[in-house]
Amino acid sequence: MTTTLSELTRLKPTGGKRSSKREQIVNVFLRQEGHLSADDLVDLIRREDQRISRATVYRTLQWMVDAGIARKVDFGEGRFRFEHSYRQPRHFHLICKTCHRSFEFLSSDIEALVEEVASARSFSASQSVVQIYGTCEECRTGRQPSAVDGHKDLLFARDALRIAIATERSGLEFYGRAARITRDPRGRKVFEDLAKEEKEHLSKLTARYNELLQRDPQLESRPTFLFFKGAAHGLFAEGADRLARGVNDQQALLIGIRCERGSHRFFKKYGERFEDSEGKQIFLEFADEERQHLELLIREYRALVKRQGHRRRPGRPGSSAARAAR
Amino acid sequence: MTTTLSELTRLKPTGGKRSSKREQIVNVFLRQEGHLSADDLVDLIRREDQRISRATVYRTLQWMVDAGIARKVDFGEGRFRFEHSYRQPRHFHLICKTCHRSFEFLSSDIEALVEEVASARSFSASQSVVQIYGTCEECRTGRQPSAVDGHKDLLFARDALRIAIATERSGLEFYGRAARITRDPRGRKVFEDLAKEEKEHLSKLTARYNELLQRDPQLESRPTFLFFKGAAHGLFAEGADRLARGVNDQQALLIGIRCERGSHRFFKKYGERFEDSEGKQIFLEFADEERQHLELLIREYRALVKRQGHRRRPGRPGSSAARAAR
DNA sequence: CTAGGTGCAAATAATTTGCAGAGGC
DNA sequence: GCCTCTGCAAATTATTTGCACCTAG
Repeated sequence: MTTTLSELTRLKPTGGKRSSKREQIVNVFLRQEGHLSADDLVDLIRREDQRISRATVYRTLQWMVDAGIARKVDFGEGRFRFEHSYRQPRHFHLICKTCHRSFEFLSSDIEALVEEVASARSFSASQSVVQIYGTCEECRTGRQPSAVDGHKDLLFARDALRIAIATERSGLEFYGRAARITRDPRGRKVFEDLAKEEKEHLSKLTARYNELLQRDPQLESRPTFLFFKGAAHGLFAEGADRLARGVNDQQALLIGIRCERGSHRFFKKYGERFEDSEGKQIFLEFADEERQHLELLIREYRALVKRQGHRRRPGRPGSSAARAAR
Repeated sequence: MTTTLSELTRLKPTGGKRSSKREQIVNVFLRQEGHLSADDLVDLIRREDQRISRATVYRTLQWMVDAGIARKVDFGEGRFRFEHSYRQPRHFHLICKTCHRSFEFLSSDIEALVEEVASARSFSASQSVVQIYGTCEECRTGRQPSAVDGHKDLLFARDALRIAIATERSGLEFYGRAARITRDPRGRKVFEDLAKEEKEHLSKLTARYNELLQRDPQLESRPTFLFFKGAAHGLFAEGADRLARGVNDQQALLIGIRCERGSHRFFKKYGERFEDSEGKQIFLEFADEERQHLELLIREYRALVKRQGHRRRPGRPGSSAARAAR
């Protein structure tokens, strides 16, 4: 992923020459936001330079797409529009049929389902398009929307951090409770240590979140960009809930293992998608730590089973334990 | 929803004249399957009639779209394709970039998420497009696929029935178990009756499924068309699982209530989308019966709480019970 | 000097439209 | 006879291309 503008403009698809015209077009294009048609761009360019040909704009647009600077999107209008990919994660679109504006969002849950469908039909997917056509709030109610979209990389970071914070918060609660109900002192120590680590993660994430807020004071009021239910709902929160209903040490470990595995996947997946390099680093680092937690829990689980094996059988058949610990 | 071909061809958008040319074009179009471009259709028509103009085909295509006979789809090729909507539920597409064929599927889970996103952004959605671009199995491996797509209405019915059968099967198991563990004789009777009803549903659904198989002997081997995890996973199966872990009568009722509510919704939603009128009728009838079950369980639950209220408090705070029974 | 970049005009490609004639009710 | 359908050819729209010229490395 490219992160700076200068890097981007230096890119060439198959080797190319620097030229003032191309540079001029790219600059004007990158300065805009939203989805421009080729014609929109021609108009914009013409304001600064009369002697630019439509063909050059088309050629430059194609060049930008090849170089990964721009993405060609099709809103079914019979012509293409272009959006720059500079610090913009891939996303889906809500398209207003009335005002012809489009709004962006990302849904990991939809992405996951799309992947499932593709794999069920043995289709190797390279890209997917999700477009919701309809009427936007503004066009329906007539009043101004509360907040406009900001930079997508910031929104992505904001939402990913919110999810991460919720995850860590429930992780903290989970390990706290687990430590309290664990009778075995060695096991209790493990849970206490993990709780401490989750606490550290939590404060690091919160700090980062606040940094983002400083960059864009209105950030919190902007609409949700990243939709993702998988982490916040499915992980530690549910685990903590199950702890409350009463489990033995072994079951607590199994729940922890499942949670950490999900948590690790979450940080890895989202870390890779961050366009903001600092946020990316935090996420990837956490992904690694969560993996270590996971390994620790698995070791503990195995040790526990071994110790108990002499005395009594586990409550459930071995297969489920093996599955959880693989 | 129109169900017969004659009804369809009689449709007119804003009043129009019957004309042999239009009729001819519509007939040829409806005889095809897959996604035709305007040009494909012109070629097909020209085989029967040399004196048909491209403009007329375009005009007829537009007329069919307005009349709801055809749907205009955009695969980003720079031109539109058309598919007929006769006995074809709305669906999404997998598009092979190599052979340029497209395959259809439907995912309720994706649809639900799309609705959630739209509502979170206060966008009123009228339709949505989901397209997965990539390479199909045939193009990737070189060998022929095991089975080709059949009629979409049959596939929809097949998959909806499979889900319904799975749901009823786990419902049967759930009520059977619930009856076995319920101590209160009145409650036991309720569960036994419900188990009997689920058994009846099950045999009716299985019979219908077998009827479909007779219509298309290869039906079972065709790829999944309707993807839906909500019902089979989330409902009775999980409920039965929880019963196994031990619950009291009251909790069993609550689980039953949740399951029946989901089940009712499932039959209602899918019944409405059936293009096959017999299947539709079965589903809507079941939806109604499941609603009655739901009401019965709620009445039982309330009666039980009332009876117990004098003796002891329920295990969980009232709020969750009230929520489940509302 | 030379591979690309650029402008202009012409070409393409899908689709729409103006208009005059044809045909059903 | 009126109203709509139809064919034909021309128009429109978005995009691409051929070709001669220009310019940076």
